[in-house]
Amino acid sequence: MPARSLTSSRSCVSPGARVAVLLPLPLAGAYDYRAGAELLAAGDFVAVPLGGREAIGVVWGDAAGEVAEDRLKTVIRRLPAPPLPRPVRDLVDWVAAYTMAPAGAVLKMAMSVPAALEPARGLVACRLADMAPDIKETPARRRVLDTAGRLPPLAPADLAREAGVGPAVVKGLLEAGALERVELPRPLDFLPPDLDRAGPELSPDQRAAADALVAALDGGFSVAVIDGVTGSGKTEVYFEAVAAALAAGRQSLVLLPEIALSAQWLERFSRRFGVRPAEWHSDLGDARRRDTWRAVANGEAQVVVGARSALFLPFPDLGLIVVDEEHDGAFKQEDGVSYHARDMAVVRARLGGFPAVLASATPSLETMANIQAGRYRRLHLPDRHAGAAMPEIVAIDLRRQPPPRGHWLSPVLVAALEECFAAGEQAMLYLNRRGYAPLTLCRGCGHRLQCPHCTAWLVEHRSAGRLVCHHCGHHIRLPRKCPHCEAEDSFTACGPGVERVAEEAAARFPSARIAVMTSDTCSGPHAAAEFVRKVAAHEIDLLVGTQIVAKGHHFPMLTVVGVVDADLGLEGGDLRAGERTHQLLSQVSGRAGRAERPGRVFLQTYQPDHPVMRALGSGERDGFIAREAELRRAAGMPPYGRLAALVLSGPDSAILDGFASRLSRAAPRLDGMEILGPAPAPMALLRGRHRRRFLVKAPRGVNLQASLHDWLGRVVPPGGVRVQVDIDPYTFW
DNA sequence: AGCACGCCGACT
DNA sequence: GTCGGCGTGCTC
Repeated sequence: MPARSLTSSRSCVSPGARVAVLLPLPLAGAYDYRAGAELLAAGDFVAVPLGGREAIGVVWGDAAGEVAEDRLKTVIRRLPAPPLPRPVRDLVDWVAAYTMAPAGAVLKMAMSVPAALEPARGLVACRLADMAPDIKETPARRRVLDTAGRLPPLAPADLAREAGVGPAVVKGLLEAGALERVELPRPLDFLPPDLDRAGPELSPDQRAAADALVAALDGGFSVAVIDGVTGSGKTEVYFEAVAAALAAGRQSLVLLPEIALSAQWLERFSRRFGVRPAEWHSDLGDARRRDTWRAVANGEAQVVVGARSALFLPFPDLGLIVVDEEHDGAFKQEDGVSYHARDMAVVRARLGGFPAVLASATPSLETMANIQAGRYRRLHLPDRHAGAAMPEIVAIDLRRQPPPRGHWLSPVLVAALEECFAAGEQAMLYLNRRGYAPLTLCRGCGHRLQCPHCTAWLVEHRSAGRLVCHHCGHHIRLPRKCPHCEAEDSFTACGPGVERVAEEAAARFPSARIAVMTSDTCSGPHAAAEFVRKVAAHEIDLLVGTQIVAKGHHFPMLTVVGVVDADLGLEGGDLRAGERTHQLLSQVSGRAGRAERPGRVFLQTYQPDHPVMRALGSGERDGFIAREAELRRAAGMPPYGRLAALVLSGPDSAILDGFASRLSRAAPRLDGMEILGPAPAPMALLRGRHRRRFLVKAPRGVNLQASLHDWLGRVVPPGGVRVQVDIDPYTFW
């Protein structure tokens, strides 16, 4: 192991001197304070006065000294928590500079659990008091005192249970002073992984990749990409790197796109290491979140698996980051600070001086470009593990084999499902549309039910008995009368959602056990795990679902996958539509036939000759990626050029447009920089706010952030107008 | 993010 | 005449 860059040499700030304190608020920068009586060092958590109240921040370093001495307030106290490690502070600064967000807004992500900064409280237990007072003896009290004398200190409820009495007896003895409370240290919540367990047998390809990752742990910062088809055993390969990092005494972080859906991943981890890893995602309860944050900060949690926000956890000694499914769009945060967790994971690794590992069956164009440029090392796993065959992928030309009117499943797909069920196997239908029907219109006048706050149709959710806006949550009951022509009961559902496909399947296969899996029916890790269990136990024959079913579950009896509308993701034709559709459909296809049973995948499409469908059908992924890359290169688009989106929003469209044109006139004229807009953003109205968008395109050499900063600094937005900057935008609404 | 200050409608 | 709505602005 090379010498670690320890955080020990923190420069100290003497009492009375100025310190810069960064607060987890969207302020322009750190504020200056006067150090109190305690010695402070960069990274320390401190309480400081702010306005009339007290705020918690982090000592960021030497004070800039611009604020007049008489305005300085004094640090109230240093909190008894481990300091925020240097690489995390560096990451906060780096992300702030890159995303053009205030550093405090980024720090907020690293301080998401303020309660964790207070000292951990031990468990309360009771034991016999040293000086027993005279109390009234009862048989129940006698039993409790005997038990307390015989056993080590127990929690009040446990003591009552052991003694066979009610909790009130123990409570009474505590109040009487016959028992006293003691604080016991908390038992370790996060057990160390068992490194003595033998890993699984690896194929020669897997072994070579694992060895390369393990060797990289000794070499400081590097990025490796595990490029392997679904089922090639990428997880087992990077588990070897996790094991090696642990053996070297360092922490590991694995990022997954949607941790809540990763019950099977957790199982694999437990099988390999004998314990559960620490988990970090939005569904954690407050207490668990606090304990996990602390366990990461004090090093007790050695492996964390988490969603993108885990990137900002206070690891004191991180030695490895893995980003699994690195191509997944869920890594891009769009609201608030807009960052891409995959890219920031690489930055975190560089700042910490350790390797990053990206894994995918369909690496992003960004990652492929980095491989080609020699920045990332590719580790290839070309074969499915244990000899399982790749599924056969068939495009169903809906122009030639259309479903009957008012139906959505082509006869070809219906026949395949029939065969599948007859053989006692399972199937999955994928459609990335929640609800029953995406559009409801009046047969009389053609009026379409639209959200009053957004540029979006209301989606019928028949199971919930209402129409819902998927952008703002606005919902209504289906109106009896058309609000436009006043015709009664004239509304008709247009197009399919998963509920409607499930209805059709139920009518066609009455004995099949069908389940619908979407974010509506499956919220949180427990519901997801339950779905997975039911499918694995073959309590379900047909799973109908949205994107949620595309994620890395594998079911040995699942042999047919039907993609109801393979063209859906190509609509709109944004920059990444082709790439994204290819990734998603590859991932869905990978659900079919993972054991010894060969799988079949059916893509229902009106464009069987589209490059995406051709690439999926032939399995020629690299050719497809090369072609997409060429298009991007020719257009100067990412990853070969830089892109930023500027979204202006406000409640008044006239004021907004006025500001947009002033901004447009102030636009910088730089070599090679191109500014498109202002145009109505694709969601021209969202949650009651009008939206206009600029797209800024620049060659890779241009300092995009500096130009944007300069530009935005020249025009002051009027009241109510907000400007959001999105560097490297992924979605375009 | 809070919390203050500040300017226009319905109440004692 | 006062209570209070939340719009704008500041916090070292």
